[in-house]
Amino acid sequence: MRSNVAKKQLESKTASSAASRPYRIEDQIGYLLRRAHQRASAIFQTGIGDPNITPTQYSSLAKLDEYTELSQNLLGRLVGMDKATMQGVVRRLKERGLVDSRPDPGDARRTLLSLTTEGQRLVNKLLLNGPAVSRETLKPLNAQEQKQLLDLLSRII
Amino acid sequence: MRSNVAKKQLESKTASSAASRPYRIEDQIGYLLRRAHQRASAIFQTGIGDPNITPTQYSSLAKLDEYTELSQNLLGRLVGMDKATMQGVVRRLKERGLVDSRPDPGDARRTLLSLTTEGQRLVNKLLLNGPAVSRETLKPLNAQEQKQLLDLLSRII
DNA sequence: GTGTCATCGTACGTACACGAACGATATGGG
DNA sequence: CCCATATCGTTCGTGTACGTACGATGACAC
Repeated sequence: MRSNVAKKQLESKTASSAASRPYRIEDQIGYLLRRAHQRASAIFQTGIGDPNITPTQYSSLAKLDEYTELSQNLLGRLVGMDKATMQGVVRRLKERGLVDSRPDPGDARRTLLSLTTEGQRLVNKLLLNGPAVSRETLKPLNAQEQKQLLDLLSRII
Repeated sequence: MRSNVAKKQLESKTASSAASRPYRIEDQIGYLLRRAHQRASAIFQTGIGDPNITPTQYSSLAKLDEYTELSQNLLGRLVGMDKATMQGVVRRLKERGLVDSRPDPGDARRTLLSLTTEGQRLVNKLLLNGPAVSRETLKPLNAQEQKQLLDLLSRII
């Protein structure tokens, strides 16, 4: 184990000479993002109105509601998932009868995805709960702080 | 598919009457947290100095460096992972010879975890890179905005 | 001391997340 | 026309993340 003296030396070497707070995991941006994301997911799960729908499934369904028909890769780009992840999400949505697919007539590499009637019905319902989920997640902050957080987050993406 | 007219009606029903921006997935806190966390993880992976160490493994090792010896459950609470997740993280760290365990002499339910010599050597190295990873993640923001983001995030956890 | 309840670690199932490799298809240059 | 290159979707492997259930152990009331 490293002694406290050695730790202090390490800190003075690595911390910025200005602010010079010790390096603590709990204050790091990556750690805070992970924890905040965990909490947001938990609130989503209890508040979206269907315990079997995950955040990524929800955003995929919402995008298909917005665009009617999309290739799997393009959908993935729109919701920020790589194609391997997208593959699993789409497979589960198809297995549950929420999403349908057909070959793209103009490009044999592509699969076009769309909502089924049941998928459409479900999205309509979930979208009603979406705002409340976001509101609950941001509850600890006042209106101005909420706006600021959204702005800052979008700028580090 | 729902018509645009129907969508407009839904929006006016669900959006707050004050700000009344349309509900867009890309503006929701949960979505932004997921994307920001993805980017932070990618920066971590390229910058921490060992491509086989993940953010959660890193924070576990750092906590063990700080506390010398911890039970698995307590470590999990300190780094924000439930016991099932912690179990997998610890198993992988033990398989790689970075962490050692022994039964708690005072409580037969507990397993005490500690860093091996190799684990200690690795943490010392990784901790040198930690600040640069955080700096790179926050690079798009100025100093005041960085502080504000960390504050806002910690308040919604 | 005994029974009740909580805690600890493990195991199983499901779902994101992504790198890497693969085959099929499309595109553009020569 | 043909070849190099790119894109698309799939598959495999690894690693979070968490709910649930389980058995072992501990703590506490009685």
